[in-house]
Amino acid sequence: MADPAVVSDFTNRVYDVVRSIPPGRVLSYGDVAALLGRPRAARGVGWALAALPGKSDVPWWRVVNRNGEISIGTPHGRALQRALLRNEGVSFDAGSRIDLRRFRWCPGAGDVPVASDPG
DNA sequence: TTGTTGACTCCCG
DNA sequence: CCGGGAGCCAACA
Repeated sequence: MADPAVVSDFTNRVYDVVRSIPPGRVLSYGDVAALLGRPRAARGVGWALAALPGKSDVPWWRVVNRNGEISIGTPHGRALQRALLRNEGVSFDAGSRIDLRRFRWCPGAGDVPVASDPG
């Protein structure tokens, strides 16, 4: 990961929040930004994750866009994130989308495995 | 400081 | 569902 001594507090905070995301759970860039107090800094969140070197303590793959889709630019990243999520039990829709209604992480509930009754 | 880019999100047609 | 425009934020040249 980018050394916390060279990145700004914002970027560092992004890593901190993402690290707090439990396995089998996902969050949107906007959600992470909102948890940081910057509901408009979704781009900043994406930037911070994009700045990750690959070998990091930050589960960047647990972050997707507001549609539960993988927004990574490189095909390798998309396949990687998809594989990592599947490895944690996260499933994808026919359109490579995730049911945020089921896998969206709720800070506080944390322990809740899955939200049944999608409605 | 200005201009540009990107793993974002909202709005309009 | 797709295409175009606008707002927001962080980092770099």
